[in-house]
Amino acid sequence: MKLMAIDGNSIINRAFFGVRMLTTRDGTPTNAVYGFLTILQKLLDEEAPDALCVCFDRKAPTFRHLAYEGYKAQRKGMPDELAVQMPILKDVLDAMNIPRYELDGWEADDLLGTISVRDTAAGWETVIVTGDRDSLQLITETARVKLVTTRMGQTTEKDMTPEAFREQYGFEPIHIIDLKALMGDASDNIPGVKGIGEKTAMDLIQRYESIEAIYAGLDSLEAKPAVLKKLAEGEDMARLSYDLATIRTDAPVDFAPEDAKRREPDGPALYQLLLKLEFAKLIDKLGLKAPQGDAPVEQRAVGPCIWEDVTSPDRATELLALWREQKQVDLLALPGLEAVCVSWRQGEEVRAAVLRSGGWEGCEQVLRALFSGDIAKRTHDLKTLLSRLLDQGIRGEGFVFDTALAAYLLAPTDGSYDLEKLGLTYFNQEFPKAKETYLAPDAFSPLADHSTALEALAEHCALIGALGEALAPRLEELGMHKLYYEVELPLCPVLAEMEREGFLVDRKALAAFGEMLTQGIAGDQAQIYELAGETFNINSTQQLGHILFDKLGLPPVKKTKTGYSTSAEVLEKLQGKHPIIEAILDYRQLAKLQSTYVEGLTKVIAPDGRIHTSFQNTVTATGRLSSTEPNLQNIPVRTELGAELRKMFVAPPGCKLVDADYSQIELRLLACISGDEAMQAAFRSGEDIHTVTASQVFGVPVESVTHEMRRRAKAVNFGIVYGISDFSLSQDIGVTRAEAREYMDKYFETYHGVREYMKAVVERAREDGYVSTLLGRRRWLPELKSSNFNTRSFGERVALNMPIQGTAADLIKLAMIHVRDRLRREGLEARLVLQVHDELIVECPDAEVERVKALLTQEMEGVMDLPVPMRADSAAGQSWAEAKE
DNA sequence: GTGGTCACG
DNA sequence: ACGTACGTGACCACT
Repeated sequence: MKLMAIDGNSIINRAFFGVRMLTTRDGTPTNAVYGFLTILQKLLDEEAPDALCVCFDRKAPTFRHLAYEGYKAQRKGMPDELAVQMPILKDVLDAMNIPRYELDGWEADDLLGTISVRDTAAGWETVIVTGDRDSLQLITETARVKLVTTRMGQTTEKDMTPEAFREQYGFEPIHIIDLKALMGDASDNIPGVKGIGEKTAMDLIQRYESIEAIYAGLDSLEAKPAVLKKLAEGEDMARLSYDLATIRTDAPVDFAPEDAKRREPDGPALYQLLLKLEFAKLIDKLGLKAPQGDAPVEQRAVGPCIWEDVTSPDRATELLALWREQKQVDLLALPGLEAVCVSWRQGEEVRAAVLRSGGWEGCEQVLRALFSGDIAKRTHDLKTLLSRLLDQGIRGEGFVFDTALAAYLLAPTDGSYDLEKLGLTYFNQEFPKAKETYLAPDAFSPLADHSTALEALAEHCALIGALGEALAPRLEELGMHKLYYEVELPLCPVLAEMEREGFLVDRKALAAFGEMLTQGIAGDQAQIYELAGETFNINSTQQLGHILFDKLGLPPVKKTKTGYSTSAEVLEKLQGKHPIIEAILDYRQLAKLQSTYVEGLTKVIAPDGRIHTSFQNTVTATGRLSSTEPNLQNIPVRTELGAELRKMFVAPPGCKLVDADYSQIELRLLACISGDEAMQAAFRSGEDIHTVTASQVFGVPVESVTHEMRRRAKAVNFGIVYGISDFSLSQDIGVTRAEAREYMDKYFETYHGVREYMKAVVERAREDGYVSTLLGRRRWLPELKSSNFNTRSFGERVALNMPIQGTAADLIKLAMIHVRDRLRREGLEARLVLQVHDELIVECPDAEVERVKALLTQEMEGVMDLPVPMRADSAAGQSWAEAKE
C-alpha cells in the first residue's frame, strides 16, 4: 500500500509563484489553487497512491526557533493574494474528500515526519510531496521525497530515494540535518556556523558524516586552520542549528494510514466550488456534472439545438411569421452575410434555421424582412453587424440586445468577448471555436461539407439566447441597465453609420506631402551616416544605440530591458552634445509621418476616395471608443509638420467640415465629481482654468500669471487626473522633486475637495472592488488588493482616473446619439464622420454649417445637467485643419 | 509574438 | 525602499 502525503504550504507556495496571476471575474485570486490542483492531478496520475493526505502549517515557521535568541523573523508573511487562497484550497480539498492535517503550534513538515514514521510502522510505502529540501531528512528505504519545482506553469518533480540522495549529496539523508547545522538556512532562519558556507559544509559532512563526529575529533580534523577556528567558535550555534533543522516525528496528530485511503469526491460540492473559481476546464477534466435541480441561471447548461438549412421561399415565409410572434429571436450572421442563423425557443426545445444568401430565389427579401423592426432580435457584436448590413444597403433594425456589448460592460478589462469564450465564462461549457468552424477560411468552399460549420453557427446562435437570459439581469443588478439600453446599444447604429460614411481624403495632397517627406528622410539619412561614419539601420534601436553610446561615446541616459533607450526623451537630453542627435530626431519625426500616416493612410483609402475606420466599442477599460484600420484618433496635431496631415482630411466641394470639441471636459468633470467648490467656482467664472489654478497655487493675481506659471499649473491639473506622483510631475515640467511636491501641496490647499475626493475614491474602491462613472459604468480593480506595491499603486491611480475619463466617455457617447437623432429629425444632410474622445467631426453641405455648429454645441453642452457647465467650441472649414481653427 | 517608439485625447 | 501619470493603435526590428 502506498500513501502520498503533501506539504500543503510548500506546494501552494510553489504554485502561487509559478503560475501567472489568475482571478475570477470578481477579482478573487485563484492562481495558487489552480496550480495546486494541476500538480495534484499530475501526481495522482503518476503515482496512483492508495491513500492521500495534505498537511498544513499552523504557526509561523520561525516559531520553532524561539530557543535561538538572536532570531528575527526574516520570512515575510505570505502575500495577501496567496493568503486568501488558503481557505479556498482547504474547501476544495474537503470537497474532494482528501483528509488534511494541521495542528496548532506545528509545522507541516513535522506532521509529514510523524505521518511518515507511522506509515512505515504500518508497513506502507510513503511518498512525501514538497518543494522544501529540509524534508529530505525523512527519506528512508520505504519513504521517498518527491521534490516539486514549478516554473512558468510547468511542473517538474524529482524523486529522491536514498540512492538518488546519496548520489547527489554523497552522504546519508539523515545527515542533511548536520549539513544545515553547519551551513544554516536563511529562508528557515537557521543560523548555522558563522563563516561556513555550502561548499565547506558539504565537504565536511561528506568526510565526517555528522557534527557529532566533527566535534568529537575536532583536534584531528583535516581542515584549513581558518575553518577549524570557525567550527570551534561556532559549536553552540551548530548544536542549536541541529535542533532547529530536525523535523519532529512525534506530533500528536490523529492519523492512521487507513484514514487517508482515497475516497470519491463530493461531486456537487466540488462542482459548485470549481464553478465559483471559474475552473471550467478542470470541471470537464474531472468529468463533473452540474448538480440536478433548480440551479441558478449561470449554472444552467445551454441545451442542444435542432437546426435546419432553409432552402425554400415557402419555409422561409413560414419562419418569418413564426419569428414575428416571438418575444425575440437570436441572430448570428457570417461576416459577408453568406449565411444568417436565427434561433428561438419552441417549447422546451431550441430551434435554429440557417438562411444562405443566393441559396434560393427571394432570399434577399426574406433577409430584409428579418432585419426590419418587425422582428425583435438579440445578436453578438451589433455594431459590426450593422456596419456590414449598411455595406449591403440594409439598415438593420429591431435589435434589442448585444451579448458582446453586455459582456464588455460587465467585465471591461477582459479583452475579448468571443462567443465560445463567453460560453466558457458564463456556463462552463465548451463550444466549437468560430475560427475553426464557420469562420475557417475554407469552411464554405464548394467542396467542403458545410454541416459542421452550420451546426457550430447554430450552436453559437443558441448561445446568444442563453447569454441574453443570463447577462440582462446581471446588467440590471449592477445598475448598468440605463447605460446599456440608452447609451451603448443605441450608439451601435451611430457608429456603423460613421464607419460607412468615412472621411474624405485628398489623395493627391497626401502623395505630395509624402514626396516632401521622402526628400527630407533621404537628407537626414545621408547626414546621419556621415556623422556616424558608417551606414546602419536607423530604425533599429539596437543598432542606433550601438552607434550613439558605444561608437560615439555619448552618455546613455536611460536603459530598457533589452539595452540602451533611444527614446525622444533621451535624445532630447543629449541634444547639443553631438550634431547627429538633431538629425536623428528629425529623421524619426519624418519617418513616423511617412510610414504610419502617409503610407498607412494611403493604403486604406477606399474606392470612394474615403477612409472608413472601424470603431471598437468593446475594447477600452474606461468606456472610450477606439479606432482601428486605420486609427483616425491619433492623427498628428501637436507639431506643425504633423498637423499638415489634417489638411488632407477634407470635405467634398460644396460641403464643409464642422468640428466641435469639449473644452477641459475631464477637469470640469473632476470639479463635478469631487464637489470641490473652489474648482467649480473657477469654471463658472469662465476664466482659463490653468491660469486660475496658477494664480491660486502661486499666490498671484490672475493678470500676473506668467506663461511658465500657467504651463506648470496645467501640468499639475493633468497630473491630478492621472493620479499624480511628485516624481512624474517633476519629470514632466522639469523642476526638482521637492518643487513638484510643493506645487501639489499648494494645489491641494487650494482644491481640498479634490484631495478629499482622491482619498475617498480609492478607499471606496478598495471596499467595493470597483470604481464607476456617473452613468454607472464599472471597472473592477483587483489590483487594489495586491501585495505588490507597484500593482497596488497602479490600481489606485486607475481608481482616480477611470471615473473621470469614463464619465467623459459616457457623455460624448450620449451626445453622439442625440446629435445623430437631431440631424436626422431635422432632415439635415449633415453626417457624423469621426469621434476623437472629446471631439466630434461632421461633414455637411455649406448651407447647413451654421445650424450644425449650433446643434453640435447645444447637444454636447446640454447632454447632462451638472454643477459645472460643459463647454464645447465648434468651427467649420474645408479641411480638418481649418475646422479645428 | 514581444518590445521599443511615438502618434493622439 | 519601492518606481514612477490615465487611456489607446500602428509600425518597425528582432526572436
